[in-house]
Amino acid sequence: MSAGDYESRWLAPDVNAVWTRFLHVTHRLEHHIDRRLQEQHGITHTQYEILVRLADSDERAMRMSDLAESIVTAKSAVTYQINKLSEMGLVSRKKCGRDNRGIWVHLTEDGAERLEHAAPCILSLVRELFLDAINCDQAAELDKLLGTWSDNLDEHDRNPIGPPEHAGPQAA
Amino acid sequence: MSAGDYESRWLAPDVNAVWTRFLHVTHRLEHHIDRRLQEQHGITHTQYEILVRLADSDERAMRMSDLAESIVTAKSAVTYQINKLSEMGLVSRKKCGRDNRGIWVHLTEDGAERLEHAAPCILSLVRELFLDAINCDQAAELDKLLGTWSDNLDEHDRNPIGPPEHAGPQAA
DNA sequence: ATAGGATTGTTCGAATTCGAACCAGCCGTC
DNA sequence: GACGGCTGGTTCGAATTCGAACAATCCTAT
Repeated sequence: MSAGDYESRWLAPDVNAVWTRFLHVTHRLEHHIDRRLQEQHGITHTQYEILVRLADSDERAMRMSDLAESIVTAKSAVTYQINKLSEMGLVSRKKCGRDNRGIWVHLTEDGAERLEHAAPCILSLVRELFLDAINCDQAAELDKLLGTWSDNLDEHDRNPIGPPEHAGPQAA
Repeated sequence: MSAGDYESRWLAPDVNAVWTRFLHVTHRLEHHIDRRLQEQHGITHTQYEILVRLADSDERAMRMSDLAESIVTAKSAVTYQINKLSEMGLVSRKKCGRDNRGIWVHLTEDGAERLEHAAPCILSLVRELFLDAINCDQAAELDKLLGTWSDNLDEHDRNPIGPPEHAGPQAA
């Protein structure tokens, strides 16, 4: 099983392993964080992410759509979560004058407080699990990779059929 | 790592960015693949993963538990999915003599065929989105990173309170 | 001004996931 | 050989997600 002689439809085993491992690890990371967050702070990872994004924004506010894109989920899911967070009092909706259909979601004082409370816990987790493993060079490298992946995804989103160079093995 | 003057509770902004980006990209990847798989082959990414694991196993069969661990989801979710796949005829359950409570899930001929059909499409996607971005050295580097992350997770699973060195900033 | 088309956020039903409770079968010890 | 503890799978209800359909609003070109 050497590397070079694989049909283009298959992945060389070593490369395949990297991909599999990638999936495995990302899922585990996700679960681990989610679990800890729920047990210790009573919020989901998605909810936490929403609070973070809000806190990082100017005015501590964001539009629903931007939130959806930033979290990478369907708009309807954001509506659902904002309802939840709103009931919890961590977030509040306000109309924005400029665009009458748009809605600004604001981080409330309670929300900010809850975040302050939860962040150290989860950040230390991220550090221990994820960041302590990488030094400066690796971080830069990883960041570059992430950038490329992101660009690839952009490319694919613009041109759903796939890059023309490959002439697309799509099972039409 | 860098920027030494941050409170230990917070992450230096650049490092934070890497983490955020990581989440963003992994989610997008997941969605993209899932979507394509559903549109073009009528199966979920989880289902596809299950088929792959089965195909890669000896005898093309696996136990439910192993499957659950391999896919990183709750056992109940596996039961659900295997029911689905079973209805579709891509998979079949068989008792194993040795352990009377255990169940072997086999990949059927139809399942193998369906996989053969779907794999090239999704693999080319993985290649384009994920693998083309990295050369051999980077792949090795990434693999090492994945290994470390995996080990960290193992460590945490064994010792849920977190590594003793940090004395744990848990918000009790 | 206005029609056509895009964008914003919500609602709805279907699919999927999770965790806890549960039953059945295995295993070590007495 | 029976007992208590473990493990493997399933069932159940709750939570969350998605995509499609919808209503309101904005924007652009005429």
